[in-house]
Amino acid sequence: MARAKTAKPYHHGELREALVSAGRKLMEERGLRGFTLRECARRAAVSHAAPAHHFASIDDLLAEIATRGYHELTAAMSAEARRSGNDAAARLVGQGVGYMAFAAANPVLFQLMFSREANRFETPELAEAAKSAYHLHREAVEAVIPQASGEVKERMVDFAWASVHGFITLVLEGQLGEKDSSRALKARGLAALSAMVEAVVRAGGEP
Amino acid sequence: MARAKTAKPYHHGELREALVSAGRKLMEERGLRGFTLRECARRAAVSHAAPAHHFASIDDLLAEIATRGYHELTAAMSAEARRSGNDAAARLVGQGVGYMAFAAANPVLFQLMFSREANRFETPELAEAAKSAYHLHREAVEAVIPQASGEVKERMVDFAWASVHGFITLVLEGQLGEKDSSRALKARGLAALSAMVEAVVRAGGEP
DNA sequence: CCTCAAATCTTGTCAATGACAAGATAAATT
DNA sequence: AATTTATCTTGTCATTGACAAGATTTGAGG
Repeated sequence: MARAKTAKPYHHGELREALVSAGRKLMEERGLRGFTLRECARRAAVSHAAPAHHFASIDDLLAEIATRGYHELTAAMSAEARRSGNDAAARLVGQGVGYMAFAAANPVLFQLMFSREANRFETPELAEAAKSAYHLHREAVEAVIPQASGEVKERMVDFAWASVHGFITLVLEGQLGEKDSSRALKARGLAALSAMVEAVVRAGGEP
Repeated sequence: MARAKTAKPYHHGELREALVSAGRKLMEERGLRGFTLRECARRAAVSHAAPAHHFASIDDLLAEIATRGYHELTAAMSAEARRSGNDAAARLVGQGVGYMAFAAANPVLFQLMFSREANRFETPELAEAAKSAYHLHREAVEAVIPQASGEVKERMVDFAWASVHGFITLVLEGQLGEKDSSRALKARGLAALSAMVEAVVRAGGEP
C-alpha cells in the first residue's frame, strides 16, 4: 500500500548517525546511569529493537560515542595549541586549555571516555583514537624539554597529563569550588597549568 | 512451627552491615554497572526486598559505601603521613602515597566516590566525610608553604590534589602503562609526587 | 523490467532489575 | 501477656537489554 506523503518512511536512512547524536545528548542530559538504548531509539523515532542492526549492544554504541569523543578531544587540543604560537611551553599550556575546554563542554562524555567501564568495550578504533590524543600530548611535553633524558621525559609526560586531567576531573565532579564563576575557575585552571609547565621545565633542565 | 536448629533465623541481625560489605565486594568484582541491589541481597542471603528496610534506594546504599570510603581514605592518608616524619614536604608526599594506595586497593569504590553520579545522592554524611579528607590535604599543602599568600596556597592546594588524583586516576583507568609491574608503577607515582612537591615549594617560595 | 537476496525496521517475548504493596514473623515495649 | 514496632517475606509492576521471527524496502544480477 502506498504510504501517505508525510508518513515517515519504513527505513530511517541515517539511523546510525541519529543514534549517536541522540545518545550524546541523552547522556549529557541524564548522566551515564540515565543512558538507555531504548531512549536513544525513542529519540530517533524508531522501535526499541532497531538499534541492534547498527550496534550489537549498548556497549557498542558507547564505544562509538567515546571514539568520536577522542577525535574531538584531539582536535580541540590541536586547535588550541595552534592558537598559542610557536613557544613550546605556551603550546603545552594551550593544549591543556583545549583539553579542559572539551571536558567542560562534554562532561558526561568525558567521564565515559575515561571511565573504568570503557576498558570493557574497548574496540580497536577506540584504542587508536585514544592513542592519537596521547601522542599529541606526549610530543607537546617533549618539545618543552628536548634536552632531557628519555626517562625524565616519560615521567614528565605522566606528570603533565595527570595535572591537567586531575584538575578538570575534580572540577567536573564538583569537588573544586563549584560555586566559582566559570571565569574564576578558568583562572584557577590556568594557574594549575602554569605550575605544571614550570615543574616540567625545571625537571627537564640541564641534568 | 519450630524451625530446625540449623535453619537461618528469620531476622538477619546485621543486615545493614552485611549489605555494605557485600556491596563493596560486588562492586570491586563487577564494576559499577554490575552493581545491583538484588545481588547484594542474594549475597547477604535475604530476599530481594529486604534491603529496602535499611536503604531507601540503591543510591542510599551507594552513598553509605562512598561515605565509608572517604573515612578510609582519610585514615590512609593520615597514617601514611604519620609514617613520614615531621618534614612538611615528606608528609605531603606520604599523604599522596596513602591516597594512591587506597585508590589502588579499592579502584571501583574510588571511582564511585569521585564519579559524577555521586553528586546526585550526596548525603550530609557523605559531604562531611569528603570534606575531612579535603582538609587533611589542604593542611598538608599549606604546611609546606607557610609563608605564601592565601591565594598562592589555594592554588597550590588545587594543583597538588589535581596531580595526585589525576595520576592515580589515569593509572586505574589503564591509560598509563598498565603493563608496568606495580613496582615500576609505584616509582612513576613517586616521581609524579616529587615533581608536584617541588612545584609547590617553588611556587610558595619568597614572593 | 523482474526476481530474489540482503539490509533495515517492526512486533513479540524473555529474564533481570528497582521500587512498591501487603502480609508474616520476630523483637521490643509496656 | 498484649500490643506495638522492626524486620523480612512473597507478589507485583514498569523498564531495560537482548533475542527471535516476521514485514518492508533496497538494490544487484539476470
